[in-house]
Amino acid sequence: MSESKKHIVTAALPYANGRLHLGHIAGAYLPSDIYVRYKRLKKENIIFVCGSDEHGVAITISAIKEKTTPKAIVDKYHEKNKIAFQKMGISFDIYSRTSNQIHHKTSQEFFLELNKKGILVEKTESQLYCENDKMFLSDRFVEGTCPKCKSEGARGDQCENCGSWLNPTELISPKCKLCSNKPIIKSTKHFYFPLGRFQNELEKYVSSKKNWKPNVKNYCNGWFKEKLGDRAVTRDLEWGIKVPLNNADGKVLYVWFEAVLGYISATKEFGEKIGDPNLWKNYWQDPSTTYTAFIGKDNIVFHAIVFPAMLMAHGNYLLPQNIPANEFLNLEGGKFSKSRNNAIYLEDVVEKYSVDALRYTLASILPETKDSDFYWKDFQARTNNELADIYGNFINRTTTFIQKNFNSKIPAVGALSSEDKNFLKELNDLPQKVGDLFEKFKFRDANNQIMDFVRIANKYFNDSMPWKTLNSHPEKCKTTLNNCINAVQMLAVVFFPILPDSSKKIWKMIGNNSDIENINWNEINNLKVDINQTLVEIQIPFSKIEDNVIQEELNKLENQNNVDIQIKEMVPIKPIISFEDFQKVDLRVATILSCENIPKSKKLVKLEVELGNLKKQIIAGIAQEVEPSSLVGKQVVIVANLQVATLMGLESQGMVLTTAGTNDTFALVSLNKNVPSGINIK
RNA sequence: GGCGGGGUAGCUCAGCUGGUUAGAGCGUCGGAAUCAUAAUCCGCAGGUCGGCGGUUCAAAUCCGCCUCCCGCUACCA
Repeated sequence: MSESKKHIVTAALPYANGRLHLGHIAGAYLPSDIYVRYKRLKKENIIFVCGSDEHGVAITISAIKEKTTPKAIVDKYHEKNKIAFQKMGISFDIYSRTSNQIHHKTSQEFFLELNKKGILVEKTESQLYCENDKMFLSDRFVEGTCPKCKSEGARGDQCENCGSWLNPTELISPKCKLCSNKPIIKSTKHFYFPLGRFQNELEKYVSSKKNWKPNVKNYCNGWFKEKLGDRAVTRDLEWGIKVPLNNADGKVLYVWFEAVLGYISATKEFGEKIGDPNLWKNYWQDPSTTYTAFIGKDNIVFHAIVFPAMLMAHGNYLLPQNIPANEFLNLEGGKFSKSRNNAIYLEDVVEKYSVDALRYTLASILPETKDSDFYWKDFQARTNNELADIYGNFINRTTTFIQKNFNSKIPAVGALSSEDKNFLKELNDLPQKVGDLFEKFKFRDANNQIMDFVRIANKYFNDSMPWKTLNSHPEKCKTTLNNCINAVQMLAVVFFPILPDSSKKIWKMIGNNSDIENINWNEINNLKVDINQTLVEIQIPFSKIEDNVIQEELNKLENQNNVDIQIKEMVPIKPIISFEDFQKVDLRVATILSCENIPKSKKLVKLEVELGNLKKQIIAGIAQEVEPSSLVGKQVVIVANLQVATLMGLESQGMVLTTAGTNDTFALVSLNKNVPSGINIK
């Protein structure tokens, strides 16, 4: 063990403001777990690290919404997710959290080290600050009058009317978007990480990694083309890791900067737990260690560019050797979406189904090369027709045969026919083939490879016809069964990384006293089932899933999508306005005369409406919600005195009132009966 | 519109550093077998590899154009 290869394996830190769903598992966690379990069987020295990412604005916002504190949010989801991971069999050595003291300390030290080296750039900027909300207003949180074209409602970063790029402080009469108060100008100092300085080194680093997945390299090259710029390392926020400098009150480290360091702090914590506080150095700072970072594609920039640059800047750490990033898993043809409740949550599913069945299905559909889909029916088919029928049945027919005909005693091998030899060859080749695929992060292929062997095993059983040879050629029958039970044992081992629970059970069922975890993968070919062993309590390894159970899940998804319309959080009501203010808005009934899609625009349609004897052209962003031709003749409510705007080169002389929702929550504001067009609304 | 990823058998996908009759699993149909969770095994059927053009002795595979789908982004007055 001591001289074996050393690995540190990390899986992306899940953000602690929501529950984990199957998409997360298929992205980073199942692949990393399979890999780690395999490496452990290889008796390689490996630490598997993960934890909750618990800082950032999103958590603060969740806390405000749920009327609680960030700490409460983070505690809740950390606990939930930790348990869900455990139940799913994701075998982290440690599942830490970035709110831990050890992480704060690690991040602060890292920051100070970079600062000491003079790498961080300090910039003082005048920014808008809202005294009411007590926060600096970033670009999107402020609007005002455009200094160039004088149109109102220009955002802090860009004026939508004339398209010019703005600095928030340039706006005439700026307003806080949250409370409408006038912000003051306040200067604030921030630290920046000069990513650009490392671009050359990063490009070399990435291009030197010949075995990275092409999708990962593509992403990086895209970023390199754009030229890397400075990235703010600090923020003016309350919730987070304090900037460890004297005059830095109210400043915290930006999440992107500290979250990735969570891997290192978690390793430290692990070392302390097992009584070896310096253990982390032996991994993170020892060049003989291989560092592998499992992530989903949304995390590629941070792990392939930002984090390596930080580590380069610091100088004392390993860089990721490989970053096996998966694409996304979709659900029933659509996106996994927390906000739309179109999701299958780990904590639910782990209670209801066999974890191994879930792991098996996910392993067969891992989005390794492109997005893939989870379908409930597919889950059922894979569990029933593959896991249960092919694999489960092979185990069952072998073990029950031995139980009935050999009194549960493992029969001995006799003379081998050429069929036996061929079968044993396949059997002995299996671990090498599967291992190679695991090494290359091709978990889906590995899974298929094993299943293919189970088919070979079933065929061997069929062709050997032990139920006939039992009486006619007993020796041959024993040989067949001996080979089959050895195949069962081998399958339990090679399937262990993917199906840990059932492998353990099968291992014991064969009559082994040892633990399957203690098997050395490199020696499994020599590992034959002892003929003195006796089978223990045969049980069916995989049960099937009934149609009605799946139907229930499908119904639930449909209901979720409906319920969702009601439970969606309400947008806060805007500040009170005076009646006069309201009267400024001229609302009118208009009849739609024509409506057509605007070429080359996904969302815009061109409407011609009639207001009494007046006609107006309106450009509206509703193309994705309604069929344009279906609107002709309908009466709608419009804002008639809105400033004219130009969209896609077309003049829009008003605005059609609709709900702000999409899909099911989209609706036009209409009238309960026809009235003369042009009539005003009070 | 910009960027990225896709469009291969009914379904899910592999193949795509160009080279024998384009593969696998599931599903369908037919058959064999009956030890086994009515499980298994064999076989048939099923594809103009999104479209057009080009390079080549040879293209699903390389190049160009087009088209459709998905994600991010912009236009949502």
